[in-house]
Amino acid sequence: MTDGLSEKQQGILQFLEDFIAEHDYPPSIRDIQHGCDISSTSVVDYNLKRLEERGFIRRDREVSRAIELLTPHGERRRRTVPVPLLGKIAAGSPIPTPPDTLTPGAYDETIELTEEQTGGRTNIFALRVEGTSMIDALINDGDIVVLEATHSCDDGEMVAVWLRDENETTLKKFFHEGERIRLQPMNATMGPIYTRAANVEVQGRVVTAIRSL
Amino acid sequence: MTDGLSEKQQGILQFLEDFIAEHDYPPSIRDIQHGCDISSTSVVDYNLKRLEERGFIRRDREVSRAIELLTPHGERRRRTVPVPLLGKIAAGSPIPTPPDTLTPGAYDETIELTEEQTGGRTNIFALRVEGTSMIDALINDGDIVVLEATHSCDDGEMVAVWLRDENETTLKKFFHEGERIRLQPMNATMGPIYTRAANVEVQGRVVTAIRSL
DNA sequence: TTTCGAACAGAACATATGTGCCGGGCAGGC
DNA sequence: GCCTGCCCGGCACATATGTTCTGTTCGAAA
Repeated sequence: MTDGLSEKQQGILQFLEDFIAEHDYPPSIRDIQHGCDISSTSVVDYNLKRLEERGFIRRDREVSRAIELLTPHGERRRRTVPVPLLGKIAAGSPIPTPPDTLTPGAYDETIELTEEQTGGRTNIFALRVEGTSMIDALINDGDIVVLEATHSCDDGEMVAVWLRDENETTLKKFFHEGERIRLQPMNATMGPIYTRAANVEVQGRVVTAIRSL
Repeated sequence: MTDGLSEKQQGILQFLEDFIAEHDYPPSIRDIQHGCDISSTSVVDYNLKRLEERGFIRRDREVSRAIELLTPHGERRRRTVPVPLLGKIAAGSPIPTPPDTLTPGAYDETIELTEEQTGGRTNIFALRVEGTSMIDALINDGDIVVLEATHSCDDGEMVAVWLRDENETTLKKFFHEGERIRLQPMNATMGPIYTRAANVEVQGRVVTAIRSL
């Protein structure tokens, strides 16, 4: 458990973690000093240098509070990006959701996702799935699907489409079939929807699914 | 799009976002000044006060670089927690994974998850699923499952169990049946495994599943 | 026109904060 | 003992950095 770190260094590391979790900005040398009951700033500086040598943190010299916590593998920790949760989407019996006007404040809930999960995309939103119409695509009632906002898609992609006439949004697999569009629920017990191309507007393509048990 | 914010204020907000993403610590007033081509620190201060009034940021007075970015709803943004990715788990034909020695450095990969996804739990690890033996539980080949390290579980829970005799770990639903344990794959085409209680050691309970498309 | 407040410029000021220097205790090797 | 390197205490110092004060500009309202 020691990792070759002194007790004091482990304490500092823990303090960094806690301080950043609480304040969202790094502590100053003197914050660490008092937080870890260390008697001198030079001792803190000394140990920070050791931690930096071993790749636990990264520091920018001459800059206040310029301490970055690194992961156990020396990579930078990532912040999260707020993703608007635009509402529920019940593919079984579709309910309306707002179109892709992604202006801040147009929604009333956000979830936090890592950049790993958004793939670095910025035009991202999330929906909570109601119902089991996508069950064969391994998406269940209560799951959260993350979508990339787009107006076009290829056949077979799982997309959120807005049906103009019905004024509702639904989650389906998308297929061009001549003049028509086939919207295929991923549930063997449910039949596809056929409609005019002019009636469907693609709102987003599913990129990630998350389920909490 | 204006949100009642001046162009300069939006610029500052964007700069904060970018600076923090790059450095992992907040900028100083003068960093903002130069980054946004603003002529005076007092102008930055003035606009930061406006942003704070409107709930876009939070500041600690008298402390350098003490600027927190808030979500569009005024909540604090969360950092991520590094979760060790202990390896692949192929429930179809189980492969060994290391036991629950969660000492840093005992694994060689981590993923970043939000506290929403870990539920605030700290004894957390992740596995990448290989194979389709959990397909009926909506967990597919390539999915990542997040587990809470535990040695006990209730009937019906989805757990990672280590089979001592076979020296392998597998992902199954867990059932006590008298003297024996039944480990049920979540795939209708696969039969359950029966074994002595002494042969199974529960390593973790699945709490979240994540799939990237 | 005058008034007034929002937004901005520029500079001085106070303090927050990282760094360097000097010295001391302490264990290990010769 | 004596030296050497590691770790720590204490403190001064330079500067990084937030705050504040005094004006200025500009546009809308009276």
